[in-house]
Amino acid sequence: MVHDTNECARELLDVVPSVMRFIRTEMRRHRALGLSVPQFRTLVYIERTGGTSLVGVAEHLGLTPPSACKIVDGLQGRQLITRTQSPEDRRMVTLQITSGGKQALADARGETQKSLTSVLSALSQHELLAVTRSMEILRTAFTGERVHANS
Amino acid sequence: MVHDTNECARELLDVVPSVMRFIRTEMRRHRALGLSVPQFRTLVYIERTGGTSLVGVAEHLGLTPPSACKIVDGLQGRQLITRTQSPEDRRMVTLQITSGGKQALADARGETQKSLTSVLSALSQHELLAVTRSMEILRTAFTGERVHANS
DNA sequence: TATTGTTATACTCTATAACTATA
DNA sequence: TATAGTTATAGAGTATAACAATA
Repeated sequence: MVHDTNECARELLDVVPSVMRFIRTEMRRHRALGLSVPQFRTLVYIERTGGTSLVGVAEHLGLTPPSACKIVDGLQGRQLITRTQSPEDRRMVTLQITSGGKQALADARGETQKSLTSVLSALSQHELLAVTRSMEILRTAFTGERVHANS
Repeated sequence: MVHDTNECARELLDVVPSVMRFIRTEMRRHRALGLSVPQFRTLVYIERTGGTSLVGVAEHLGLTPPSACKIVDGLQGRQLITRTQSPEDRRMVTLQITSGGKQALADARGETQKSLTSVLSALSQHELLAVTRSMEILRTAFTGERVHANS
């Protein structure tokens, strides 16, 4: 039914920016070792791959290479990642997370998740499962990725 | 169960930014009469209230007054809203949408919704309903607002 | 020639601080 | 004194265009 697809799109357009704003605000609030949302996502990806390139980051995050370059600049400046020339193809850089980066990631993840968890505690068990399941549906639809089995 | 709340928070933190990036990219892509996401949300709010103040905008969007002021500057510069001094309290401004603003809103809404709809068309009827319902749950949880009966 | 990455430039969003005008 | 709004300033995120180095 076309109607339901449109309604769902309208809801996404209305609600997703609100949740996003909450996430940004929370991340900004705990910014002692704080990460912005793009920095956070970039770091997550670099950690997960264990050694990606700049183009890899750009493609994964849906950014242009210059944008990815600037975010990587910031992370490297704070020594959260290393950026080395690849031995095989000297045009490429290899990006890897440092122990400091892992720590910052754990902190940001923990603090922001705690704030989200507190909001979500108002939901019933049933609602919680519905939202969790919907996130999995949206992940598949918008990124083509399946859930990775970690944590 | 605490576990489910945490898992849900982790999913939100992972998936919401992806969907948000899609929305931003789409809005940017159709930017003939295009609006950024904050401009879009501001315009939606001004339309819905039919005459709000700058502080009203700031509070609704979770922005500081200077941030709201700049976004309003941009909308006014493109003649999508009017900004008049309130007769009752001359410190206040009254923000109202223009016919051009309504048009821009309809265009942005239509184009971006079309792109979202196209992605959502891959979902089953059941999944679609689950996502729609979850958006309503999240709207209530993150904004305290109930669905308004329009459109 | 094509690809990887970078630099230059510009615009939007966002904040804090300091200010004006009005109440 | 308190509130509504603005201006000044600064930093992050994003883009396009142009470039260098390597393949």
